[in-house]
Amino acid sequence: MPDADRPPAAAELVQRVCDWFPGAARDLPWRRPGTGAWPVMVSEFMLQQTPVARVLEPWRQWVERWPEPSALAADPVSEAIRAWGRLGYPRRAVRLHAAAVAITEHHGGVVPTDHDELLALPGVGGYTAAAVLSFAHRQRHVVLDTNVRRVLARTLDGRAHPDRSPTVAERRQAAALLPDDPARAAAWAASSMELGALVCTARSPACPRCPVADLCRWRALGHPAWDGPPRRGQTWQGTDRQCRGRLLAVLRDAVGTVPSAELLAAWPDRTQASRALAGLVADGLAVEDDHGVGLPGGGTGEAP
DNA sequence: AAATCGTGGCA
DNA sequence: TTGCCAAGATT
Repeated sequence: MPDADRPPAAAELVQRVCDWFPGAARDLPWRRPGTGAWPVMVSEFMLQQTPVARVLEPWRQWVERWPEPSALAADPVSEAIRAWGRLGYPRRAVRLHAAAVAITEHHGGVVPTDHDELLALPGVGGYTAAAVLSFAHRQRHVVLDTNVRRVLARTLDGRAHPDRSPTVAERRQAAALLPDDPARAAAWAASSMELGALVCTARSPACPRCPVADLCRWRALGHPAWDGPPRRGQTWQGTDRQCRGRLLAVLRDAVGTVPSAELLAAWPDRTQASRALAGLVADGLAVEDDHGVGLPGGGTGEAP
């Protein structure tokens, strides 16, 4: 078997990436020593499909206002939705609020340190549960986000991109790389993510700056182009998603309730707007009564 | 299990 | 300019 076809030594890969981290990592506020599990959890919710640069300010305001789960749980969901601002995917705000309520009511106000308990919370999937425990408690978990998946796809598999969603084989591969020592496993999680975010990026990888360039199978093969199924494009113009965003922006900026007709007028296609509104209501992002539409649990615009 | 769900920046 | 992409979760 030619060298280029042989996987690099796992230990060497982990070692080099972990050594690279201290001198290259960004100084992100949720990485500061002593950051609690709750602020870390808030950052992970916000970072789901959202770039770091756009999360920084909302995160700062969020954790200052709600320094612990019980504080958020004590406020209506409408406040969480407003504080979410324009981060996108506002259902995350609803789920984070619901998670805060669950933590307050069922976990004594403390973010669970058990993987399965964390996983049971609204909006917490495999990645987020592992990330919170790894970053906040230095527990040993496979943290498999889009960055890590890309790093492994390239270095080990010689492919430009990972598949759409993590496969069993992929998880197994990642688990095999995980150091036995929890602190070291946590360091690998943070380091491999950072490498994917700063160097081994999706569009313009900076191989000359990569600490494992000489171990990378993708590079050894000459950076073969992606030959898998076409990457799903996210259409936008005229979609229900765009419509939902428009309607929610109106509700977010409104003081109380907005008359239904006025809200629907914010979108050219009335039929589509009605469908989008129904979706917002179903997702707990809006409530409609005789007076109009508003954010849920807002306590405003109620009948006397 | 494929589809859905926001928003903005950048190559 | 526009398509692609970003620390995913849910149904």
